[in-house]
Amino acid sequence: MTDQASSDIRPDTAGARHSGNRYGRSEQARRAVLTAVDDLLVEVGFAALTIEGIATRAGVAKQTIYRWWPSKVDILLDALGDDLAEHLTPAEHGDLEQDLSAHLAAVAEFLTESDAGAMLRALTGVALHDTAIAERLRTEHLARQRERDRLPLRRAVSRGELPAQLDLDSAVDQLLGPIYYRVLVTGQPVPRAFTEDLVREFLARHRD
Amino acid sequence: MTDQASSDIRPDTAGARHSGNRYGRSEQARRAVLTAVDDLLVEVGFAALTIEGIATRAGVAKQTIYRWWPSKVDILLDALGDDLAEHLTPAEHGDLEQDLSAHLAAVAEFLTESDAGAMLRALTGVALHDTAIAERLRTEHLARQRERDRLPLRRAVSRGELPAQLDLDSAVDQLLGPIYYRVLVTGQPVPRAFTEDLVREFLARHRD
DNA sequence: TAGACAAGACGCAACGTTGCGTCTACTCTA
DNA sequence: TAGAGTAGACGCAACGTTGCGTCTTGTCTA
Repeated sequence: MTDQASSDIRPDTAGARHSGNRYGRSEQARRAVLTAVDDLLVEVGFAALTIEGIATRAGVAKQTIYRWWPSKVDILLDALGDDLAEHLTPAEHGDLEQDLSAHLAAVAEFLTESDAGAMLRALTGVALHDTAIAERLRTEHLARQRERDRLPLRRAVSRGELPAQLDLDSAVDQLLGPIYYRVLVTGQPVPRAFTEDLVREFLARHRD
Repeated sequence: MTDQASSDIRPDTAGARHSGNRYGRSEQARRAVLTAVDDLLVEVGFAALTIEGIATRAGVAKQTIYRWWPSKVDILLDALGDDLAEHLTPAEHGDLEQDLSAHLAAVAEFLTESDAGAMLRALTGVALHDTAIAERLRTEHLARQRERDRLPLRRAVSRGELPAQLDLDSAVDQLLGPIYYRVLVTGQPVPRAFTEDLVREFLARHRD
């Protein structure tokens, strides 16, 4: 068993470890696989994504993939990585309207434009076919994202900009639900005007 | 059941509606397949759903399936049939609040409880992996459903209960988006209180 | 301290399994 | 008799596993 796997932290760049290390897996191979998945998902789509294709693209043996990832979905979950936190951590402007406007626009753009958004959409699709995957997606990624989504509201409450008894859960659903709905179900675009509208109406009804 | 006369005409038990074939296909086999898909999807889930399994369960030869359905997804699209129209056609109470309350609750229950809802969730998952399927799902089912979703609002506008310049599209997204979001993404339950809340807040901000 | 050794990651290649979609052979029925 | 039905073999593709040989690197010992 690899003893450096005690946490998710992997040694990178620091040491010049290109390939096999007695106790560690090859960071190079790992990066190659995750990059390949990322690229291929956008290029060929999830339906045409195969482990063999990933291996070929990554220049890695299929067995190397199976050594470290139990399944294709695990690669995707891994590849999603910290992208959610990176793209979707709400900034703080000290003003609810600005915070929400920026965050909702970021969510919309992330979902519709970014590679990581494509990854999340694909994983959501898998989750709809497999409750175990759904559970993993939620615990490994979405739960923390939901906390981030709450953040601007929580801050506004503590600033007194929103009533203390506001149901943050419902509020998040009302703000983000329509965006996800468009992206995942209707396939309509999510222009800035749409998210602005959501923010404006939300504020009109909740702001003191 | 399905007797919508698209390009997909089949002989009904009584009538002699033939499109190209002199002799009609077996309605019994067709029903058996659609029922089998419906049952199996709930029993084993989409991930474990196979054509061979469907054929066995239906007591039908695999070839019979391939003769009439190009792919597994086509069976699902077919099996969804008119379930949307049947479950999700908004009733008319002459009062917007009642109409919306009933409709949103119906949508929530359909999505989370019914077999047809499981079918729609599964198809949504497939759609997230294949844009061609997404397009078909939308044109063959969702477009008409969206019209139905608009209906209560349209009626309220003509009654003068809502302003004429209301953007029906956004309104539908705001009302249904949070429900779909919960069902498809977060997996949270969608209790009556949740939908009532959506209706109440929607009315508070739009009613004259 | 050099060289042998051990541990294990890696690539290559072949394998058995599964499900798909096609095909043949035959039966049934209007 | 044509067309729809059943039964099931077939080839294909991808999956996931396995054996084998190579390479790298830490450790042990002469």
